[in-house]
Amino acid sequence: MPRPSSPRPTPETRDLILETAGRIFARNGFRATTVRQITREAGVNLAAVNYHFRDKQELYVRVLQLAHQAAARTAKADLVGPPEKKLLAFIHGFLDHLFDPQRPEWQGRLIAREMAEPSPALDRLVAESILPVKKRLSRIVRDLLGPGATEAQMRKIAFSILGQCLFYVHCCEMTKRLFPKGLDETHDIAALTNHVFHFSIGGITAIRRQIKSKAKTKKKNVS
Amino acid sequence: MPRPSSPRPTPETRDLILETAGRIFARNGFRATTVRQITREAGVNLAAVNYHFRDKQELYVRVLQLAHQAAARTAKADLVGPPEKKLLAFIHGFLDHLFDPQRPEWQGRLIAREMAEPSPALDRLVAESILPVKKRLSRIVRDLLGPGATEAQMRKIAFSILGQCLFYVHCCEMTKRLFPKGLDETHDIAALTNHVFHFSIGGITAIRRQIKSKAKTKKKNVS
DNA sequence: TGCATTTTCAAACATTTGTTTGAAACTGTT
DNA sequence: AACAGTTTCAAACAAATGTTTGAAAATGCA
Repeated sequence: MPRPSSPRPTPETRDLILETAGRIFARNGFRATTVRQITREAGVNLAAVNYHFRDKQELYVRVLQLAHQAAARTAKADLVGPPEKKLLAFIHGFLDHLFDPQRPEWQGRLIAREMAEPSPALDRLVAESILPVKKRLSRIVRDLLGPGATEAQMRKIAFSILGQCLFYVHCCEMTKRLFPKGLDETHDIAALTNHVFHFSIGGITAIRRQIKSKAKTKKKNVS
Repeated sequence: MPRPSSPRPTPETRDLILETAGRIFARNGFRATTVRQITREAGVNLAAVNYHFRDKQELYVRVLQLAHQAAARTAKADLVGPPEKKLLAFIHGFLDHLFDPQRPEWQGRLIAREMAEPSPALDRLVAESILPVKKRLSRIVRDLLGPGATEAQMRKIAFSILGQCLFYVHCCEMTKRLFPKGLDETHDIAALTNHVFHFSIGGITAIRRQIKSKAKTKKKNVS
């Protein structure tokens, strides 16, 4: 029995490993990250990973779980008021969580990477963490679009909104190279929120208008 | 001198390795892909990689280059006519290239992965392949927005458009898990193009209106 | 055919990797 | 102080990986 039964004995090195591993996993991916790299950077012994966690894979799952629950925590964002306000709150909360300088910066990147290079842990991540977010957004979009919209239309709109936000996570290495100078505005969450919100509201209104006109012509054809 | 000086001697296994490696690299990433895996799946000898290419890294660069030039080839899309039409053509060409079932399916994913897990090859990829695309889109957005827009505004709009398209590449593993059933519409390029176009046009008009109203209030304040 | 060049092949090599081990150091409790 | 439980540590191990090697096979050309 290697682990103590008391609630919190001395989880010093354990947390150290989690934090360090998360940072490196997010930067280099699972396979490219070596246990020696983690332990060296954390200043702990090589065997510590296998002692506190069963193996490297288990450590990775724990790190991902940590990022999940941190993500879920910030996703409350009381949703009251008109749907426009809800959308603004959603976008702000989403971007804020992705780029929150308070929370460890690697968590957003790690989840982004997990999507590009799916591991067995992705299934749980989707079910526990992403699905509720998707549901919240779907509800908002439905309220904004009105009853005439199809499921596929709503889905595409939700994807358009998420895609705009995630771009800054997925492609940050590319944008860094595209604009070698400064480009600090990518982390100006207020400005980003404002842009994505207005762009999306504009897009939604356009599509709502499209739906209405289509319904009208259909009615006209029927009559 | 291992390599022949004649233009195209017998590049049978060489091309076989390139194709197989591209597929596996796109699926598993650079580090997670082993030379043995490539050669086994390609049905060639283990040493073939080091013979035809210097080493694994060189093979990876060649594979990336192949994906680049295939990407660049499809990016001509004569841009004439009103800017709306140009935008439609751009979006269609972009999505079409990302999901072209004709071209090897791994090329889009490979470039997407390269952004999430940047390797030394990313710098060349950005300069040679991505920058021209970004310039074309910027020009279109500028024409659509009019003179009053700032550089930052144009950039964010371009990112919004690219983000919408790239979402389906970056997050396809997630969407697959979010919607276990069918969801074949994600590869219906015509429908996708139509959606992204209308959503973006709506977003752009909204922001253009925002710019105009801001300019008006500013003028009012000045006078 | 004869010969040089190019390509393939099996085997081995040097490193790196994740993991294990057993002893030492540390901690809290009696 | 004595002891059991917990944690750290250096060393080593087994497996996997990228690469090299030298000989054999294939190929192209006179």
